Amino acid sequence: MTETAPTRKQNLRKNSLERRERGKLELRRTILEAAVGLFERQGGFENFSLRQVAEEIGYSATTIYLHFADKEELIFHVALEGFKAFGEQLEAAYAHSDDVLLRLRLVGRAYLNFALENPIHYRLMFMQRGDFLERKPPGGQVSVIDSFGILRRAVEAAMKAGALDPGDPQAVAGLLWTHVHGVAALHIATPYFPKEQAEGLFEWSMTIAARGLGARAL
Amino acid sequence: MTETAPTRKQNLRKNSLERRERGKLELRRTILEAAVGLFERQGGFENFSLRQVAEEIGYSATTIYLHFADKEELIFHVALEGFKAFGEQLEAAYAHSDDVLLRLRLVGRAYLNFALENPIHYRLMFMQRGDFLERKPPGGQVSVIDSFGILRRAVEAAMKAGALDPGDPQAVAGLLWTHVHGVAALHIATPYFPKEQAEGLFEWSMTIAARGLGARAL
DNA sequence: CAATTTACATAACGCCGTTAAGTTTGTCAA
DNA sequence: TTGACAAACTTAACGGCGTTATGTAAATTG
Repeated sequence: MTETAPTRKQNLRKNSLERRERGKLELRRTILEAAVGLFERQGGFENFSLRQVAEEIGYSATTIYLHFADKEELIFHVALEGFKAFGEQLEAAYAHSDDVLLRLRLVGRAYLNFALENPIHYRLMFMQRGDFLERKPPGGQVSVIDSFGILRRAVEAAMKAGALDPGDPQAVAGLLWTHVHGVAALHIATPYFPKEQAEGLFEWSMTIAARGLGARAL
Repeated sequence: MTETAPTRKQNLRKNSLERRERGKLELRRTILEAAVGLFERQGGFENFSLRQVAEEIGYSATTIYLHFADKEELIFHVALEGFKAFGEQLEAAYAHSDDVLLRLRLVGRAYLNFALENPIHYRLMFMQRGDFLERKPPGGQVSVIDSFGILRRAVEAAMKAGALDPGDPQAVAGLLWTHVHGVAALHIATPYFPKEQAEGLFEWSMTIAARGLGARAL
């Protein structure tokens, strides 16, 4: 087993493989972006077709199958990108303050903001395809459980600091989840809760929950 | 213009028309029920087809178009039946007690129960096709606004009786709606809130909201 | 340069919603 | 009773869909 510098041929082969891999990933990206574009243009994924995606990006429909097993998997990966961005925004909110109560409020705001700014993704992730929540993402990517974990940790920390009455952090996090989801989901699904009203209801809900959970102020 | 008893002929004609009208309504019923059956069997209306409905009831697919303008209208009428049952159950809960606070709680329970017992309808009505909420039902049927009105009236009465802090009943009703919808929607869309847990969270939410809204007890 | 693999496209299958064009069956005036 | 007419229904067809099998031209490899 001799340790020698790679020959020109070996380098060429390696770089060639890399280049082709890059091209492959690029097309995958292109497909995903075209799909998201279609989702947004038609306000949902119900009436979008692989053939439309293919037409838009200038490939035949069957080429998509070289990058995604089927339509379902393409949609799933759109949702996955949503979960990733969602988790990152919650994390950022969590890291933004050391005040345990303010942090909790910021995480809640980040949650609502994601829903307000990405209604198509939110709908897909939490209203239409909740089964995606439990579907194992490929290659150890983050799943939504981690996102819920952020909220739970924020609750836990607030309890430990005495800013919230002691209790089951998981349960309290669940309660808060239903509150903010209620506002977000009705905002997205119905015409009765436009942005400003949804934001107002969210603040109100947080205040009420804070009182009910023993917070001095939230 | 003489007033005479209807001739045999006239009676026959009238009854014949009635009979055929009855047959028409019966087939319409049959179609609707077959559609609901398919919804329930496949857990949603996303993958159901008119041709499946037709096959199930023993008619050709095109016959459905004699009773519904298109697939959309058939689905809409399934939702309409949901809205009707929903409104009736809220009304019944409202009428069940004279205690303004208990009544509020009962209306909330009725709302949650409808969602727990009719997840497919609830999903259709409040999670997927919120646009149906504003679509005028044919022939002066009830719309969901009336259902929201029940909740608002319950809040109003509780305020007038001094059982809740004074405020905008519409806004408070909206707040309560987001709370119960949050629980119901997450129960239906995700695997994380099974029945018992959803019910527990609902009670908890109500208690917290009551405290936050100035109720003595709820 | 020949063999092989990669990256695509074409054709086809069965299903879909929907419309157009029949066909049967019942009604009704004469 | 008959013949026109309308109602209730079916069959055929169109274009679009997801998906698979098959072909093909180009890139890669030995």
